[in-house]
Amino acid sequence: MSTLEPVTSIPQATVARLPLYLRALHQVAEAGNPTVSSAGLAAAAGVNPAKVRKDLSYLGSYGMRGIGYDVATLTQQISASLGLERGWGVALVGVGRLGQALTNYAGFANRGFAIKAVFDSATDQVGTKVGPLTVQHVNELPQVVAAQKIAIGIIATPAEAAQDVCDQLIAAGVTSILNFAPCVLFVPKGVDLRKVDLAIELQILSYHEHHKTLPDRGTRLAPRRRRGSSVPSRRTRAISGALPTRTTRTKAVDE
Amino acid sequence: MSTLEPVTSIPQATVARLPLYLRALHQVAEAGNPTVSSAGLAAAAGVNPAKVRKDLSYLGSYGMRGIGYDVATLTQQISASLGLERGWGVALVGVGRLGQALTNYAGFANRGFAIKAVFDSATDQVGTKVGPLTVQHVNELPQVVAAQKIAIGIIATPAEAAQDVCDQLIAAGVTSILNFAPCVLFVPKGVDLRKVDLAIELQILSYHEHHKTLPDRGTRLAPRRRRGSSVPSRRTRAISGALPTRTTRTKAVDE
DNA sequence: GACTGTGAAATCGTTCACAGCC
DNA sequence: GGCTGTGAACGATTTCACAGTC
Repeated sequence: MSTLEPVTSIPQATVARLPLYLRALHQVAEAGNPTVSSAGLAAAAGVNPAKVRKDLSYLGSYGMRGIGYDVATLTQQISASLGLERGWGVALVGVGRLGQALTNYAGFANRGFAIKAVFDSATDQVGTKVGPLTVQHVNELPQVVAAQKIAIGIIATPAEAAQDVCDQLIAAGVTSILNFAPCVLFVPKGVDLRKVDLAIELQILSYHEHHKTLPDRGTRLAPRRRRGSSVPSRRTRAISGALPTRTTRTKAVDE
Repeated sequence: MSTLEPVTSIPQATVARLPLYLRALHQVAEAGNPTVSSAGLAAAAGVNPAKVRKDLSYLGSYGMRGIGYDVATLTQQISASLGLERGWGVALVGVGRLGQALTNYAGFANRGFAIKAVFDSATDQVGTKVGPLTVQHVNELPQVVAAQKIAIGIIATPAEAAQDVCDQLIAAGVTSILNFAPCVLFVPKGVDLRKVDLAIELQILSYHEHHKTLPDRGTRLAPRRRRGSSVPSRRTRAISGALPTRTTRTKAVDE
């Protein structure tokens, strides 16, 4: 494993961007470049170069002044930091349409996540196949999670069932959960929870769209002043402000 | 320094939480309560009460001291702020498994989003049905978007196709885009872009999971110190913290 | 007494700007 | 000259704490 890493705790915001850099690095690697500058990575990841440098410096990074970063080294450093090289087993509960789509999502597998088992509580679902996996009843969770050493669970059930399923996952030994059900879940300390709410994203878009066509009244968009620095492009950022991102995607053109 | 800006706008972080409150309010309403306190809402939304109050104060909201917020009024205030009551038409491109799941996702419809048309470029998909909708060829985008006054697009294609589709959506007149493809997209000014990357969320969990099993070292995550008020507890919220955020892009570079 | 609204403080995150290395 | 690493400035967000209202 990675030996002497300066584990001075990486800021959350940076952690959330590491997967982005990883994706960008794959792109760069495919283009055949052995090294990449912070500006190059920034362009590929859609962030600003200073941020890239600061983020990478938290990893105790290996950039070379005058040159940039070695693509292979950096890729492996970030992977190590994220804990991706050890390959995680994942259990998914709820094989509705979303659950099925997630089970077959290629982006998981090629980042080191293997969906090892899928569950549902509907007896008419149990026994059917989703991809190569046979749907099992949620009651089987404890055995399967233990047997396969699964640490991560994905909840893709309706909101009503989610807390129950969540509790069962935790009881079975899962310690990280990704929730797609549109509800708040409570978990004990030591369990990590993240959520993706599809409708929330649309509502945020709605806000901006609404205020785009409403130039005045009530809450208005403040005109933004962009500083000089970069941005020679013809396409530029949307809306305004800075750019971090909390919930999002991965993967690039690799494979 | 900035000039004199009419900063009456709601902070991004707050906008991102409004949908959460909306969801919480529906829960509260269902429980039959006519009013709710900031603490009650906070518990239902999984955030802290002070944040709720601050957020709601940006709406110029009408809470009642000693009482709390009127559920119906607040619901309608937030909906109005988000622009939800006007009902948005949405076009979705890419009817793979994810696209199909999204098309049928109930959470959209009951927040005022109607998927009006679905598109794909695969000719063997065109003409098939997804729910009540017939898949159309992407070439039809301009006509359909114009005819149905669609302002929001969802991209659920593979990464390779996403920028192209994005450009076509914009050319057709769409001004807000939600991207599920695992890649960075560039959009012109005035177009709002948000993204959801399923695998990125898993990688963030991986980071925490990884560092959970490697505790040691003095420099650990500071155990968060809660002062007073908080959620019921025993179960506390996990990592969580903030939510999704902005989306942006700069620079156009490689293709 | 219960609860909101909000300045002010604390914290977190981003960007600048420049010294130092290749 | 090109580029990283990072202190320091800045900006945004969260939280505190309390005055004010019902």
